[in-house]
Amino acid sequence: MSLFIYNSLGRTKEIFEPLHPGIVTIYVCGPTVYGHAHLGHAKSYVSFDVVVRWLRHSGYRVKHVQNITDVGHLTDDADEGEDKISKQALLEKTDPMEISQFYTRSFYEDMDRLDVQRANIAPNAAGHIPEQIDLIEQLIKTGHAYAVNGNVYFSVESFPEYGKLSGRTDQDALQSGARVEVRSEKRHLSDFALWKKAEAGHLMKWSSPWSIGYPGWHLECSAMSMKYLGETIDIHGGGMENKFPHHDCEIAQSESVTGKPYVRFWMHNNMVTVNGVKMGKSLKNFINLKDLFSIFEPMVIRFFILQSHYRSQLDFSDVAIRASQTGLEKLQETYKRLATVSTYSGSLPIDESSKVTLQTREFDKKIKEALNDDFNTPVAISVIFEFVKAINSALDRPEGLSIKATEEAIAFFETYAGAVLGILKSRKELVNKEGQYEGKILDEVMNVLLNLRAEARKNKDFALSDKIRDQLLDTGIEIKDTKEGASWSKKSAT
RNA sequence: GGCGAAGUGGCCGAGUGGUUAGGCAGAGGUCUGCAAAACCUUGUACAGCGGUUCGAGUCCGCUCUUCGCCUCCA
Repeated sequence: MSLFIYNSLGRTKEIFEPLHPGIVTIYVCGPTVYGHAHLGHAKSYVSFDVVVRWLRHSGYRVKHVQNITDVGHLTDDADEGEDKISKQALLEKTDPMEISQFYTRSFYEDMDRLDVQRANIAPNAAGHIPEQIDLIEQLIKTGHAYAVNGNVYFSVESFPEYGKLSGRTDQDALQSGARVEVRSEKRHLSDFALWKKAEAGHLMKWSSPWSIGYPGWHLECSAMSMKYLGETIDIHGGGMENKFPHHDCEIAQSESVTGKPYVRFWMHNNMVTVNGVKMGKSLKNFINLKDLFSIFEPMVIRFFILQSHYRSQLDFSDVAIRASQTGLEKLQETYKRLATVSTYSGSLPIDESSKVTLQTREFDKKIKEALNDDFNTPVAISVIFEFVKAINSALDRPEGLSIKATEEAIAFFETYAGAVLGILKSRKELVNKEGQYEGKILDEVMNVLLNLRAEARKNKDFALSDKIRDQLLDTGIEIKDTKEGASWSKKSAT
C-alpha cells in the first residue's frame, strides 16, 4: 500500500517515495521563542508528530530536524520595526538570550505534555550564524545577491521561478496592491533581506563581511536544513501562512546556490481559528497551552486536534473540546476493558472455540488506508471508534471475547491509538489492578470499598451500596458495574 | 487589487460520481435492585441558482457568504 502525500508544490496528492530508499529527511519550521506556545503550535507539531510516527511505523528511518528561531526577527515589517525577542527582553528587563532560552524550555515542556516526539536535531538560528553568512557569500558570488549600505538582498530577478510555491510568480503585477513600502536601495521591490545592518540599540547582532547586524528571517531554515539533511530533502513542513514569503524565499535562496530541488514534498498545515478568525501571536486571541492544560488534559487537546485533518482549519471552542473529551474517554474505557478482561478469568469455563472473534484485520486494513491517504487522522479515529463498538458488542455477549481476539484487539490499540496517534494512556495509568501503577494504596482502599459495596448489594442493602457509590462520585471516583465485576475510574476534573 | 482555501444534519468533523463516515448532544429500547457504562434502534445534512450525467454533497458555470496569505506568525 503506497503512501500518498498532498504536495503544496503542485497542489495534488502524490505517491511518496523517499530520495534515498529507507531514509526520510524531514524539516519542520519551528517556533520563534519569545512567548509561550499556543494552540496553533500544538496543531502544527501534533500533526507533524503523527507524520513522523507514521513514517517510522511504516519502516522508514526518519531524520527529523526542527529549528528554534532565537534570532530576533522583526515585529511588523520586513524592513522596519523592532526585533521581537529584544522587545520582549526589554519588556521583561532581561537579556535576549534569557528570553529565548526560557521560552525554548517552555516550548518543550508543552510539547512533551502533548507527547510530541522530539526532533533528532533541533538547531537554533543564533548558533548557526557562520553557516548563514556562508550561504550569503555563495549567493553574492553567484550573482543572486547584492550588498548595499551594509545590507544584503536577494535579487528575485535572478531566480525566474521565484514564487512558484505560492503561485505569486508575476512580481511586477504583485506590487500594485501590496502594502510594502518602497525602499530605494533595493533593485526590485520584491527583493528580500539576507543580512540586515543593526540599527543603534539593536541587541542581537553579529559581525559579518557587510556590517555588524543579523541574518534575514528566511535564511536560517535554508542554512540549517541543508547542513543537517542535505541539499535536497524529502519533506518540509510548516504553517500555511509561511508559504509566502517564507518558503518561497527559502526555495529561491537554496536552489540558486545548489541548482538542485530544495524540497521534494512541501506540507502545509492549516490554522486554528477562534470564532472563525485565525489565532495568532500578533492578534490578541491566542489560546495559551499552559492555560488550556489547566482545564483539559493534554491528551484531550491532542485528540481534538487529530479529529480534524491537518489541512483543514480547526475552530476552537469549549463545547467542541468537551465533545472530544467524552469521546476519548469512551475509547480509552474500551481499551481498559480489554486489558481487564485479558487478566480476568470468569466463573464458568467457556470453550475457546465458542467465543466471539473480531475482524481485526479488516479494521487494520481500513486504518492503514486512512493514514496512507495523506495522514487522514479523522478517518483513522473513526475506524478506531468502529472497532470500539465491535469490541464492546462482543464483550457484552455472554460467551465473551476469545483470548486470541482480545490479544489482537489490544495490539491494535497499542499500535494505532498508542504508537501512531499517541492518544492512548498506558495500561499502567488506566488499569486499576494491584501492583500495576503507583497508587497501590489507593487501589487497596478502593478494593476494600468495592468489596463492602458488593457485600451490601448481596444483602440487598441498596441504601448502603448507593451511599458508597454516590459519595465516591462526589470525590470524583466513578463506579461501574460490569460483567467482570465492579470497576472504578477517576473522572476528569471538568 | 493579486494568490489561495472553504461553506455538510443541534454542535464538531470526514467524504471528490452510485452502498451508514465517525464523535458529541437528543429520542426510544435492552441490560441493571436503581443508576452509570455498554449495546440496539432512531435524524427529509450537504449555501443558493443553473448545467453536465442514467445518476452529483462529490464535476462545470454563476451568485452569495466566510477565512487565510500578500507585514512577524504554527
